[in-house]
Amino acid sequence: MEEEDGDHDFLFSAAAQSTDRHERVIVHIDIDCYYAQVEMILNPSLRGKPLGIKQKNLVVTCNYEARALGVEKLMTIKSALEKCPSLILANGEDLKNYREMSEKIYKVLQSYSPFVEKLGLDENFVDVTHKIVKSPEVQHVISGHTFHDSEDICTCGCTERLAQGSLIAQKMRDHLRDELGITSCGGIAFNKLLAKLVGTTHKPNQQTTLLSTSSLSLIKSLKHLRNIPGIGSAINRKLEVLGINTIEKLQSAEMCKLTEALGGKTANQIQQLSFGIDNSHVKITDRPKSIGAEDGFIPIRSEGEVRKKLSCLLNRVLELVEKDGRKPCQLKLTVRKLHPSSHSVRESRQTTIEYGTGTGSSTQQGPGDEKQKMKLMTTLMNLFERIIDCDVSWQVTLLGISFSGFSSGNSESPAKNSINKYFPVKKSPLRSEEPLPPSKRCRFDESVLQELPPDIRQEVLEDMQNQLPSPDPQKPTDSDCPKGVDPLVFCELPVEIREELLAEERTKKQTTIKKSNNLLQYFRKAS
DNA sequence: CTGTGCAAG
DNA sequence: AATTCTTGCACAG
Repeated sequence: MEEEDGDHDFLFSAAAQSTDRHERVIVHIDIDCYYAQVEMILNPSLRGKPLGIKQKNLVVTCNYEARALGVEKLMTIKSALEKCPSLILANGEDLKNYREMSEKIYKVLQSYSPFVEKLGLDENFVDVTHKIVKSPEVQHVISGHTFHDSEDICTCGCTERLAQGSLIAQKMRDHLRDELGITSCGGIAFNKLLAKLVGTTHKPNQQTTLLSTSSLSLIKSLKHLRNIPGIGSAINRKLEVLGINTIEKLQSAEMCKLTEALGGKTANQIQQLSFGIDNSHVKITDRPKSIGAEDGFIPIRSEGEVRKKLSCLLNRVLELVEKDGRKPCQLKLTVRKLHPSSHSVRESRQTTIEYGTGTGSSTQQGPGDEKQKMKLMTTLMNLFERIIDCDVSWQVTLLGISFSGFSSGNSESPAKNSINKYFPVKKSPLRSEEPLPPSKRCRFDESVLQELPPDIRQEVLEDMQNQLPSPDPQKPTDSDCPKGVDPLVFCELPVEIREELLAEERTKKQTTIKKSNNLLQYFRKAS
């Protein structure tokens, strides 16, 4: 009988033991003042001078010379120039150059590990766990700064692994500097959350490694809940209503209260984050799932103006889609209308399209393109009229177009329902008939990965990530395992599924309201 | 499947 | 808080 206050202990010990191991090594690379660096590379005469990047009437980012003079991100042009009359402005509305450099950065990082996840144009997570060697003779030196303010050192081996990770991160950043002329910050830790956070403790052009025993103190050093990646303005506001405005309060908040305000999934996740726990894996960045463009402007009120704006946007997007090469089958229009009551609201409408029926080679820019464009324009105007009732007066301050539903190049998509992957139907992960050279026997050949179709590749790599370090083969006891689930079955499951089951078990204990489509039902013993 | 909301840079 | 422009994911109907 561990009802009563045993629940409380269970929650915390489960968090501390079951989910908080340090077996991975994650590197986070964050390019310093990204747009500004790209502009300075393109135009070296800007170096050493205060530089701001503008979009519309905002300075979206600026270099460190400008920051020294008081310029801040997302300042209006007006106040930035008041602060700093010598500020030079470069227009950053065309993202082309930033996208190109971002691709180069991604490729450099990919040469260190196949597990690279892009976050925006200027950040990447890299899982380098598989690069760690287990020799007792390797140097145990950390490159760059170390974050730790604890007496003790974890004995699980993570300290040595992270030290190696710091050397790899150093090589990556040197490589980016030498090859591309780009400076960056690095964060090294045993999960994504902590790697990202620790990297910001020394800026710019430096790197920091978090020793696992200091993860709680890193998290507690944050001044606001907002500083936790995953907690944005909306969640922050809802938490404030509950009187939760510090890390400690979020840690000790009652799960049912959080669930009520945020929904089960996010509630669970952000409380985990408040302990520095983040089990999400580095998700390999594939081709984009949508490609779009939008433009904001002073209010317009006529269909003619809308037409002109849309036509311009469509040209931009079609160029991007063409470069991508895939054919989209969904088209979405987004409109921001200025509501009489002084504030603005976004609305969108979507429809399926038949794209490139001509199947003409993508290099052909013939008249088929014009015809295609006209067709798209009329569907766009139809979508527009589904949002705007042209009988009453209206004002529109933004229009956006987005294509999606790309035919993913290859065979596709019967029930990719995640769970079914783990039931008896066992796909062969790799062709096992081809003999590997002895040197590569236990390591995987990364060149093979490039040949695989993207979705299969993702699956193979994820499996490898999950299986990588074979940890203590503890026999799970009933207490480690949700009620009604066979412990032997439970311990065979991939970590992420085990975590999810445990998380469900925890919320279930507290809330008792639970949807029927949860994971536990699949693993319960028939009784 | 469609549309909204929230997160990220 | 939301401002820019863009993408991805979770949720609800």
